[in-house]
Amino acid sequence: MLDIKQIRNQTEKVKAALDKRGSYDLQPLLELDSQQRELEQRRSELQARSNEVGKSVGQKIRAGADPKGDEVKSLREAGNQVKQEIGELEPKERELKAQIESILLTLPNLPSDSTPVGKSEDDNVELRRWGDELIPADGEDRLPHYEIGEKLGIMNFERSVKIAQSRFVTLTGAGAALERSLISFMLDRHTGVGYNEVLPPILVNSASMQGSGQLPKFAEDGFKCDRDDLWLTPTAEVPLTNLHRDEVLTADQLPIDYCAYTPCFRREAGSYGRDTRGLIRLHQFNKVEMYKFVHPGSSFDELEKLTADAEDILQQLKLPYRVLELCSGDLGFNATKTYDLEVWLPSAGKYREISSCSNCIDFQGRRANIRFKESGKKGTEYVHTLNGSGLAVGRTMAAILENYQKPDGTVEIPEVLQKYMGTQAIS
RNA sequence: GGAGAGGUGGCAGAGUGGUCGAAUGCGCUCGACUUGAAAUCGAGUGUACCGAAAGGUACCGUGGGUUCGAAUCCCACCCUCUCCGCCA
Repeated sequence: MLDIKQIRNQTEKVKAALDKRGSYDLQPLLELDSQQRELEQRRSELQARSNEVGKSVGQKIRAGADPKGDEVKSLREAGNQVKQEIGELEPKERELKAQIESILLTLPNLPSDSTPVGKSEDDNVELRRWGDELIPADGEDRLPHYEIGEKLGIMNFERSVKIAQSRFVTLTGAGAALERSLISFMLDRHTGVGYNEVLPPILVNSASMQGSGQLPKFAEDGFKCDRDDLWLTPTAEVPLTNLHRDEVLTADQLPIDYCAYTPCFRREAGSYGRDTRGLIRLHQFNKVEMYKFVHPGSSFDELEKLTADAEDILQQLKLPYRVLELCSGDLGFNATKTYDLEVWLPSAGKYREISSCSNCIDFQGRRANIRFKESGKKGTEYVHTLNGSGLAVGRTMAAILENYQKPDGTVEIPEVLQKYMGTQAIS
C-alpha cells in the first residue's frame, strides 16, 4: 500500500512513478482524502464538545446538583444535540475512509528510481549470464523434461488428471526423490548462511492475503476454501509476510531472514493456452522461498544479497542462467525493484523464469502493519520486506532433466544432490 | 461437535457507569550510588490520525446498541484456554 501522505504531498512525483507502470488518475483519491480530512476535523471538534458536556454533568452531580434538575437536564439536551450532529457526520466519514482504503489497496508499488522504464517483458534488461548454454549437436536427441520424465517413469500427467485436473503432476520413484532432494538441498543451503527455516500454514486467511498484496486485486488467481475464510497459499510470501502482521519489532531484531518450503497453488487464470505441458506452469508446485524483514536503510543492499543467494543455488547445481532486471511495466504489484533469474532449458532453446527476487520496500509493511521501533526514537517506522524464490523446485527439476540428460536417455544427478539422492543417475 | 472460562499497554495483571489512556509489578531508557557490576534509589516510558503550533480526537478482541458519559451495561461475531467426544 502506498502512503496517502506521500500521495497528498508529492502528488506529481507519485503520479510520474505510477505512470511508468500504466496510467493512473490520482485526482479522485485526493478529492476523497481532502473531504475525509475536513469531516474528521469537524467530527473531532464536535466530539471534544460532547466530552466537555459529559464531563461537566459528572462534575455537577458530584458537586451536589440534582441529577434530575433543570441544570443537568439542559446539559443532557445539549449533549444529545451534539451527539446527533456527530451521528450525521460519522457514517459519511466512514464511507469516505472505506473508499480511500479500497483505492489505495489497488494501487501498485512505485518503481524504484533505478528501475528501467518499459512497457512489457520485452523491455526487461539482461544484466549477466552464468554458465554455458547447452545446445544439442545435430542429430542428438534431447527430449523436453516432460518427455524424458515420462519415459523414465518418474512423472505422470495423465494420471494426475484422473486424480485432480490438468496442470497437476504426480512424481514417483526417483522423480519424487529428486523433488525432495532439491527441497532439502535448498533449505540446507539457505539455513547454512543464516536464514531461519519456517514451515508455515499453507491455508491462509483473507487478512493475510490482503497483507501481502494478493487481495483484493488478485482474487481470481487464488484457490479459495468456500466454507471457510481460507485460501491455499499461492506463495510462501503470504504466510511469511503475515508472520509479523500487526507487530512492532525492535530495530535490533532486524534484519530477520526466513526461508520456507511450501507447496504453492495458483489458478493460472488468464494463461489457458500457455505452457500446457510439463512442469513449467502447474496449479500446484513446490517452492523454497526466502524472505527478509529489514531496516529501510539497507533494503536495496539486501536485495543484492537475496539475489546472490538464489543464484548460488543455480551455480551449485551448475545450471546456466541469466539475470534480468524487470522494467517498470513488468514489475509485480508489490515490488519496487525486481531481479528475475531465468534458467536455460535446452529443449526450448531459451531461458525460463525460475526465481524472482523483489524489494517491496514499505509496501507490504504498511499493508500488513509491520513496524519497528528504534530505541530512544519516538514513534515507529514500517519495515522493508523482500522476497525471492530460492528456487521454484519444479522448474529446477525440469532444468536438471534437460541439462543433465545424456544421449542414452539417462539423467545424471548434479553432484551436490548426489548425497541427498543416494545415486548418481536416473535411468 | 458438546459444556464451561476468558480476551486490558512490550509482558504479567488490577479495574463493573463519571478527571481511566487506564493502578501495580516486570521490562526498557536516563540519572544517582559503586573501582566496575549486581542490588538499591530517583525520573521517564503506548500507538495512530488531524493541526504550523497550542492542542484535539480515536483506540481496553471486532462490530453494533443503551447513556449527557462505557474498559465497565446489552446484542452479535471472532479468537484463545480447560474438560468431554473424535482423530494423525
